[in-house]
Amino acid sequence: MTVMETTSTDSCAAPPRPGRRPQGQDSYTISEVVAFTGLTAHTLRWYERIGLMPHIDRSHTGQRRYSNRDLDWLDLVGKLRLTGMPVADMVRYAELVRAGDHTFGERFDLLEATRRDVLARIAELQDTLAVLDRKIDFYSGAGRRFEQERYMDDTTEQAG
Amino acid sequence: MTVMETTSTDSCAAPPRPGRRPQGQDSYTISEVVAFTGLTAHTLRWYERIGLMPHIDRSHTGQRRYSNRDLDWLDLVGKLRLTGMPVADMVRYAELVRAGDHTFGERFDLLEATRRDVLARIAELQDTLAVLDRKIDFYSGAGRRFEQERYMDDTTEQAG
DNA sequence: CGCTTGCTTGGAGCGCACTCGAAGGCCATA
DNA sequence: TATGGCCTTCGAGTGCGCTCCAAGCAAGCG
Repeated sequence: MTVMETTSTDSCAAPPRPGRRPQGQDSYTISEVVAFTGLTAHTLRWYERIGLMPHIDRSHTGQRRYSNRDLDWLDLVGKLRLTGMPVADMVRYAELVRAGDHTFGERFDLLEATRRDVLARIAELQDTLAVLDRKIDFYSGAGRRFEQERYMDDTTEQAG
Repeated sequence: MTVMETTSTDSCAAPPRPGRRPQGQDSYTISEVVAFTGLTAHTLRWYERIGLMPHIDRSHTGQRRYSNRDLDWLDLVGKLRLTGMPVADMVRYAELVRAGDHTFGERFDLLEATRRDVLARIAELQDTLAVLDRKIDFYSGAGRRFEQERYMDDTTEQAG
């Protein structure tokens, strides 16, 4: 009945990730997750406190034991973080997932809005790139003569 | 002797911007600059305090009078801000410009490093875009059956 | 047993980039 | 003259995303 792969219960194909243990033995300490993600243990616990993570399994002594699914979720969070999405919005998404199937529509909307944001940010960056390229051209080319800058200094050309 | 256009003393061709007054009459109050840039007056004064702006011309009563060049610089700052460059780095660049021609090399290096950062960020965002697209496909397609998510909830497929 | 290591908790603190408030100056219009 | 509006400065406050601390527990080792 299930469509699951070895390490993924995702909604779509997920590439196998190195260092992961197979389903059933996927139980990682917080320090292992630190090594995987680059986040600090503090941050991981904080994510949990604010509701950005589900409640993580615990060992018999109360220590956190992360699953492959948790790591997948952290991957997604990491990606969304790079887009500049506020943590509060990610928490909102996490809440929708926890709330069950009836939030599919809302999740879809949120993802689409995020997608639009990402596209806009890419466009902004490409715009900036063009500006940088023009400046770099200037500095590498005529840079040593008739030098001037938008933000003027003591050089030349003040009067116009 | 100068290469200047009507509104620009930049190191490279700058498109004419709407609302700008021609060279010689380019004297804008802070509230006009607020309208241009979307920044607050507080932020503009703060930029000046921290050295991100040159010392702005003053009217006989001591009020700030911004020039086209200042607006150009603010445009650049706005672009760099979008790349996530820390304000301290922009201040550094501003200091280099103020310091004179002998900092050309350093400015060039800084711009190139920034350019690399921007390219890397674009790549990251495109990566994220791919993930979002996969998820959006899932939610718009098979979404209503066999639903599951990396960050599992109460739905299905738990056992594997 | 004591020591170390790694984990737990709640809560306080930090750095960044603003953001705002208080108190006052200048000046145009009524 | 006075009222309103926009300007000034300095310094304190805000929101975000961590980041760290102190105190304590549990396991492993000599």
